[in-house]
Amino acid sequence: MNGVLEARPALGELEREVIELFVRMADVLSLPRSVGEIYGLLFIASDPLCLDDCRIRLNISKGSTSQGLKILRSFGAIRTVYIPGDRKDYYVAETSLRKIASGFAGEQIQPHVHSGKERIARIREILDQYSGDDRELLDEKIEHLENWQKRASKALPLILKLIGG
Amino acid sequence: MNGVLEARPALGELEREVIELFVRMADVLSLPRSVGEIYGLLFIASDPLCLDDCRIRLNISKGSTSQGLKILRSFGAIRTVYIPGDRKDYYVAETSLRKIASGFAGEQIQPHVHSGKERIARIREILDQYSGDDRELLDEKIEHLENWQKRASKALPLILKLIGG
DNA sequence: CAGTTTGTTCAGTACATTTTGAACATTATG
DNA sequence: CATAATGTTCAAAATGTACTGAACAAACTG
Repeated sequence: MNGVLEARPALGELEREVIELFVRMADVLSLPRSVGEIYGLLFIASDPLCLDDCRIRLNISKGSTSQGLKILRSFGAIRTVYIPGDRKDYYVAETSLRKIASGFAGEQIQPHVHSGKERIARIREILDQYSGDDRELLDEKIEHLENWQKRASKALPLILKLIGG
Repeated sequence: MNGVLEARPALGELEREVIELFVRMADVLSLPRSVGEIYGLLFIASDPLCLDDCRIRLNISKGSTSQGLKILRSFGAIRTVYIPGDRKDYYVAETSLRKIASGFAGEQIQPHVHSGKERIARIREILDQYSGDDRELLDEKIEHLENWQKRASKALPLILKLIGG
């Protein structure tokens, strides 16, 4: 424990607003609230913070903090920094939108796109060994799906270029 | 009630797969599962379906069905069709990706972008009446946020163009 | 106009996800 | 080696969201 009483001061108004901004973003991206809180705190922090810094200032549990940092690391939204003479891990927010977006896309979006692709292929197979009055109509519909799938696949990298600069 | 025993046959393999595809999509888009089910059913159906058709074939409640159809209408993912001599509402899936995507963007994304914009403006105000050692550093960070915000705002319409054709 | 059909709303419940906190593993320190 | 520091994991609890089903409203029907 830290000897000094207020080594980790409570959050100020500015910090609270910034954190809330990222909490909302996390919500949109279907990430846990705590992930948004932690990223927000690191984003606005002047110095690298360790797990306990985050936990205490955000008033969340050790487990959530550990999990949240893991998720943020998983798509490169934060970086660890080495602090000489300290064996804790310290973190800073990655601020390159390109890096974060492409990490997020690769980790959280691509898998969905991929499994969607597989499912459509499966649907195509089912349809191919089917015959009935509506066969032609169904063929058109599945073709339509395949078309959407292709457009989505092509759009994703372009979107990343667009956002990432 | 329908006099015929099997006027609404159970879902076939093809239908189930297509519905599951849209259930996964709904999940990615943070929409209720039932919304995905209903859209999937309408997408693959050969004819317009009414509320009870959906409810019975998907085995979900009247309330969910009503809510789901409302949501799908709200961003133009389905259209109502008039069937002479029947006072029920019938629905078909809208299949223009452009229409669906822009409806979804306007209804479910824009509000978030907008409130994010407001929050960043608020943060800017807070910062402007603040002075401290780290003022300059904070200024840079908030500028960074404003930059992200602008890029997201500009990207959204371009993405729609990109996807919609 | 009483009864039926159709669709909406909403309080309560069911369900899924996140958070907690304690137990555990690992590495450092004296 | 015993103790402390650091971080992870996971079962249980808390939380938030979607679903159900019944009550209701509105519009049609005979």
